[in-house]
Amino acid sequence: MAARLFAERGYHGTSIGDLAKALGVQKGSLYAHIESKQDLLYEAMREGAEAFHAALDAVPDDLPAGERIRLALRAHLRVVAEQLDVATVFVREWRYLEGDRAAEFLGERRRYEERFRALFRDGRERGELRTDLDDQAAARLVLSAANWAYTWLPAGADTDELADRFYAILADGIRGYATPR
Amino acid sequence: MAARLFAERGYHGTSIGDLAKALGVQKGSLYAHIESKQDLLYEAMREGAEAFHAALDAVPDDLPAGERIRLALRAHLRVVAEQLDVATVFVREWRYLEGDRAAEFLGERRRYEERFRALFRDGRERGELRTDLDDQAAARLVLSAANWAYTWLPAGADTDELADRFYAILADGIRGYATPR
DNA sequence: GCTCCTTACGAACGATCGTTAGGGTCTAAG
DNA sequence: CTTAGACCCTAACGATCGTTCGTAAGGAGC
Repeated sequence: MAARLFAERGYHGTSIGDLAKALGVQKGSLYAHIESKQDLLYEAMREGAEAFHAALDAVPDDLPAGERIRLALRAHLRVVAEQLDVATVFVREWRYLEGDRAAEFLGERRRYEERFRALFRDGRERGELRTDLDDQAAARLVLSAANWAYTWLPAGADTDELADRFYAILADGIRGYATPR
Repeated sequence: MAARLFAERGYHGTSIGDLAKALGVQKGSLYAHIESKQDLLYEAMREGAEAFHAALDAVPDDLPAGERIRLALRAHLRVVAEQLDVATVFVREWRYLEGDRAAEFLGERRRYEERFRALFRDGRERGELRTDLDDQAAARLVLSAANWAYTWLPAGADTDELADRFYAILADGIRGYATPR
């Protein structure tokens, strides 16, 4: 609930009064449920982290590397589209977390990126991907594209199809003379 | 000057008092130079737009499509690294522009994205890139990666090398059996 | 029936917000 | 010397911020 407003107007752009009004309640009443505004931001971040990790968990690990990457991309984009609010907080508003919670977020993000990178590394090591692949750069390329999607994703877009389009480009490159599928 | 603080703490997270202190001045004194806080955000956005467009202007148009894309990626990443403040405002803080200025930004971004997309479309139409290339998706993939870079770019990173790494992945794909270079 | 806990209210708190006003100091042109 | 304008000061403005307070209604468990 709070995540929606944070995503819309930003953390500092959303007042406790705004949140209370959205809930149909006086602003003082909110403090029966939270200790501070920061708590709401923290909860939204945690929700986002959980959603992204859960989506990645659902990718089977007995598939070829390419397929796993395609499915991971689908999973990530689906979270962005279906849980846009918490996803937005996770990718953009986390910066306003204070104290240990900011560090906790960074750890969470690092862990997620590492899981993503492993998809590429494993694929390379098993010989399913190019042997000279820069897996760090590849993971960042994909994750960046997926993270940025929320800025232009139209509501109700088919994210699976979009993920497949990205993957098609990524798999064979933009140059001609495509390798056989 | 203001862009730095906006990039660091966000627009709403930066007070006029903060800006004044950074300039070694009382906050009331700022209003001899600006009409409102919004003006500072607007100026930073305009600076960012100009920097990105100027960087793209410097890409020669008598090169093969692949080279132009590689250079455009270099140019974009260089702006992000060397003018991180205005670049950050352009990609993230623009949302707090009010009234016509928000619309003006959207037009500016659209124009920039269109210029980027044209690189891919032209390359495809001239037969220098895959004939089945989805130029819209490709442009978004590249621009997203470039835009997101500011979140993890280490200070003093070699952005040209990074751009080339991205391009290498993009050109030939991640799969094995690379096309001959 | 009594007590406890949750939830909510309305009012108020001190702090900080963006902005304005009035007055002062300096510099450069007339 | 005078004047105009640029620049900065201090002080204050009304508004809004996040948070706290005392109180009260309602339900659950004894």
